[in-house]
Amino acid sequence: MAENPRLPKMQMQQTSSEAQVEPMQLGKRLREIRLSNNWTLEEVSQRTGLARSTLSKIENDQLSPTFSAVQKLTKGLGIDLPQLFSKPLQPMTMGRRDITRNQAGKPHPTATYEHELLATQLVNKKMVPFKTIVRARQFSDYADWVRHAGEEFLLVLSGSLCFYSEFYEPVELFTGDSVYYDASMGHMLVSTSDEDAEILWVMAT
Amino acid sequence: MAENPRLPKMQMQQTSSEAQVEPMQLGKRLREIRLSNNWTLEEVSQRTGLARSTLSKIENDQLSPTFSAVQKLTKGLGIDLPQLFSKPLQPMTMGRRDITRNQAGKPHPTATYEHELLATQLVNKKMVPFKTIVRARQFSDYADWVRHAGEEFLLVLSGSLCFYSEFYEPVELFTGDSVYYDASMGHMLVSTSDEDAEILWVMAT
DNA sequence: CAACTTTGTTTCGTAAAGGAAACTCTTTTC
DNA sequence: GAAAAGAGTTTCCTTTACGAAACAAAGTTG
Repeated sequence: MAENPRLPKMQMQQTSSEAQVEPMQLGKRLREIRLSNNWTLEEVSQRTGLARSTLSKIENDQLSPTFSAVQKLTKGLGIDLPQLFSKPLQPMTMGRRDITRNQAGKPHPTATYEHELLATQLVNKKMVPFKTIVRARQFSDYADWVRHAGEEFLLVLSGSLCFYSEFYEPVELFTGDSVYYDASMGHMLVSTSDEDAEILWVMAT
Repeated sequence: MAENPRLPKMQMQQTSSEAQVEPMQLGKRLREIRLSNNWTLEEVSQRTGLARSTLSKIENDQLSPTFSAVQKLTKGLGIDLPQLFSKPLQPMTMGRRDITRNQAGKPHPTATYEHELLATQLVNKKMVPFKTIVRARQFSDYADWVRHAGEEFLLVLSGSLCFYSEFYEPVELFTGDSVYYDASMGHMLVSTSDEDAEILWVMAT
């Protein structure tokens, strides 16, 4: 039986999360991508509009392509720039899973919020979920707006609260209500129910 | 009073996830970055090792830099590649917000799930949140594993359910429990309580 | 086996990148 | 107000990218 020509490209190579450009990686990386797709230089040439010879030289580091050539590469191969320079670091995150039982999260209290971090076994997640009890009772409990990169979603699990934000009128939210907002906009929460409100919060950067 | 030579660099550079390269943006983008930092061509020249003249030509689109020149740019200016090419195309997402009242989401029923999509006013979100009532009652209600790119987080709001996944033993989850998992791994849910279980689901790609 | 195709590499000419130094134009300095 | 310094642009020249075409090495076909 012949070997399957289209093998999965499981490259367990670890790279740092921000993936700074390594000087001489490009040729090797391009060849990897080409071979893992079972493409010939000619095929890549047609896809990208670059000459076979040029591609060969790039792969062998005999030439530093111009920016427009790099553009043709990314466009023709259907990949984006970061992919060209850093390897896929997905395999480590493949198929992972983390269950957090009720009340079994990792406590993280602050002056105004009582957070319970969820799924803390996993690192490098796209989202950070946590349950929070809102201890704050008035606007003045905060020194300043809370502002940070990314987007946030929150759902009121119990009680009610007031959602203050920098660019909107305050809004009262009740159990079952939810908000999605840009976290770089100043925001803060204040419980309005007898019991401190509890919410589910998910952050993505 | 002399003007402060070091103005705040609010360049709101959003690195979109796909960030396709626009052909002629690079020069403009580079000038934006340089001016927002109050750098002269000479300063950038020293930082990057590229000649003043070369930088001038790049900014005026009289020259398409080689890849090695681009590397010197990103390294010298302390920015990463996506920042150089994707212009700030996201100011529209700045400070936005969407409130979804209880039960007021957008219904989206399927054979096995009854979804209620949240925050549907916003597009191009990092996360997609929705509440779901799990109608499925047995494993065989599904034709095949559900698999898609990205990561998912779910919290059981009411009832209980069984979380089946491709690489793990089935796990029963009760109200308040949560799971975070790689969505490319096959997964499916089955209600186990008398009432169909309700969950909060958040997806990120 | 020879003829042919398909692969990647190398050669060579041309067009373009990129540095040194000239040139403008504006802003300081005395 | 002239001289000097600092900004960006343009010119000139060397190096380099890159395509056409030749080459070499491998597998196909008859």
